[in-house]
Amino acid sequence: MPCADCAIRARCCQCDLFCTVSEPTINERAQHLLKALIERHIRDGQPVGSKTLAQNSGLALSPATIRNVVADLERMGLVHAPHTSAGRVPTERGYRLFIDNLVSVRPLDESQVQTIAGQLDAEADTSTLMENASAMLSELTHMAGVVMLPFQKQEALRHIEFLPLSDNRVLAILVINERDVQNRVIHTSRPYERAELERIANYLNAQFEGQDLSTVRRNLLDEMQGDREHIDRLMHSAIEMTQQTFEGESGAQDYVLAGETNLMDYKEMADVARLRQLFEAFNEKRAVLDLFDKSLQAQGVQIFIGQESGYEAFDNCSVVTATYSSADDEILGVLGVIGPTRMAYDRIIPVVDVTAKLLGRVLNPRN
Amino acid sequence: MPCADCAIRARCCQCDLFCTVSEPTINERAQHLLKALIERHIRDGQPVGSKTLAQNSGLALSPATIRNVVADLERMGLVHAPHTSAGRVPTERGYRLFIDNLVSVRPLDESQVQTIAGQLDAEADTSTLMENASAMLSELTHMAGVVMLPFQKQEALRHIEFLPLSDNRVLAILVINERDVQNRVIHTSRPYERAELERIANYLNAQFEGQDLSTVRRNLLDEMQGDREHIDRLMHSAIEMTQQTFEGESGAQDYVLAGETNLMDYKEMADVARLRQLFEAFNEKRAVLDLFDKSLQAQGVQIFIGQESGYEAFDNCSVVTATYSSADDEILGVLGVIGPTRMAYDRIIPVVDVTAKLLGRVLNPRN
DNA sequence: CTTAGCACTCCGCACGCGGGGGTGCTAAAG
DNA sequence: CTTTAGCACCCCCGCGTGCGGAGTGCTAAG
Repeated sequence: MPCADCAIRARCCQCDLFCTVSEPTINERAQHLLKALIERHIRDGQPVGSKTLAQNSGLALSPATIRNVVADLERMGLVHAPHTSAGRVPTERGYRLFIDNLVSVRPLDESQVQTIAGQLDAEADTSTLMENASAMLSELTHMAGVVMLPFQKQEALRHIEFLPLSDNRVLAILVINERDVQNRVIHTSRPYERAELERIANYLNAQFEGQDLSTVRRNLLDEMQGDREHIDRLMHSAIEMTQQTFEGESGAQDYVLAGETNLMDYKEMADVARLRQLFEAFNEKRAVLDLFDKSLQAQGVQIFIGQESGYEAFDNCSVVTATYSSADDEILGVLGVIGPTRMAYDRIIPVVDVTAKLLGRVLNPRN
Repeated sequence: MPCADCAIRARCCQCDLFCTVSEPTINERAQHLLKALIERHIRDGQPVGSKTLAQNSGLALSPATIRNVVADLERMGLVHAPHTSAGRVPTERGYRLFIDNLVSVRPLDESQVQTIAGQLDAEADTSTLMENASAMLSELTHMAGVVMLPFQKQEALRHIEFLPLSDNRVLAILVINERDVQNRVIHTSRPYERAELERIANYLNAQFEGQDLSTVRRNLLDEMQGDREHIDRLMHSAIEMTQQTFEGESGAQDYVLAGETNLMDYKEMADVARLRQLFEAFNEKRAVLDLFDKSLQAQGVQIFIGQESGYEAFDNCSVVTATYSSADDEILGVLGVIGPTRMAYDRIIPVVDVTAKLLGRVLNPRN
């Protein structure tokens, strides 16, 4: 149930009312107690007992009453007792309910926002900007910060250039979107002279400058398919070049990770085998990329709790993401943090949210 | 005492004799026992007692005798008892002596060498080659593999090109050494037209192609200093470009790390706080770069044991490095592995050594 | 429906104990 | 003088035991 104001998929700070939609069987009191329990557990990390809850919840109830209610919550799978006669700990379902309906997000005050904004230097080039944002996220949250590089929905060819190397190899340099430069070595069927390569490049530049990369590719292929016999040597070479240059292109997404080592500080991450799994996932990148890709589907803040991510490496972890967008609301990319499921969501959510918004703003004048 | 044959700073496989130079007070028998003790400890990781040693050393001695000898070794600081009445564990000094004089390096057999060679694809570009080598090192040793990027002693300018961007920014593209392409955005004092930039590039290319980068820079500065008033607009612009382009260049060394997570498998690394320190050192890069830089001073295999590295993060770790060189014995760079001090040096040393040699060979035809 | 009371359960910790591996010393043998 | 057997001793480690604390579920009364 996203808040209409801020698009955060959680109870928002302004409309501090209990939402009673998602689990019809849970009454207000039970929700309040669940909220108190989870908040308490997030604070000190220990199972929460009925007595603590009685003192802490603000409701004037005896421990015995609370025990009854909490027993109900356990039956619903929202909390769980590590052993008989211990307090209760939230389950993933509990956290889910908490985040969707209960959490009171604490907005950052203006000075904090200014601090974040100050760190995001509009003058810096894109990649350092990403690194700064990532480092900042990890700094502010004491967890791991991730910024996915903005994927260029349309990559406009700005300029192309070929340089001959030795042994039938040609260096292709592509300038894309005024900003990114890519280069790769391509292997050709025969040696090319510099002059010839220049002619090819001139042709391509004249023909395709400003066009979308995929369009360029398609057009070239079309021409080749179209009237095969009319292809002159130049065109043939151009096609050979372009094809090879664009090969294996498209969707080489990547992200910037910072502060992974912060995660080693949490006692719920003390298991070295788990840690290894997690860090290997960071290296392989697949899991993170997949999750962040999913987050691209919807605008705003999204949260994956524990096994919801579908990756074993992220058990006991939560991933909080937010998309960042251009001024005209086109999604440019995603950023977020990864940390133990037991994290201070009320603080983390706005940090991620605000950072995303500010990054979008800084990035905006560019594309 | 490097072996004359293979330049490995350790006892070599061919000349399997005990070296008696470095610590004059240690007789052959004691050295043999120290060797047996360390080998045993490397195998099973536990303190080695006199009885085990008696059965295992090959010498026909009673435990009591061995106790006397080992007590001497302890007095010399070569071994250490974790507590009274436990077996002995090698100290760093012990490992040092072991590596310098005692270890019998087991050469890789031909098929293993072939396997390594097969992984190093001469066709691949430099950076993937580095990554492959690093991954292979970590694979073969189950530790962390590091390859320091070959630093170009002389970077020959192959081609330079400028492209105008918006807002007084110019994209400079440098092709260096037939292979590496660098690009950076530079901020200029005024907007430039494409034609103008082309003229500047043409001038620079004509003037300086094939020359060393630092030479280019120096020459340009000289010209500017020389007859300041004769500088035409073109030259001035060229200088502005070059200066900015080369700024912050030089010595931005970096390395490729792989398999760090392997280190989490060792029980001597079980302390999470230590792990964190280590991984932070990997992120900051300073420590590794410094050590590898030191290794550049001498050809061949070098080993830093525990605190010898001078970095707290590497306590309980050893770093085994080897330089790789071109055919004319010019050192191109360093690679190596990082793992717990208790590692199987007899296997690790040749793996690092051979990988370095093969990498040098593959890299050679390039520069 | 709420609450007090009660019996019960389980964890965590301290304590004690025994066994095993290993040492250092001493004295005897080579 | 070196080597070796014997012996007393030491310390870690694992295990069982007992106890206090925290918290629960149930029951019966308000």
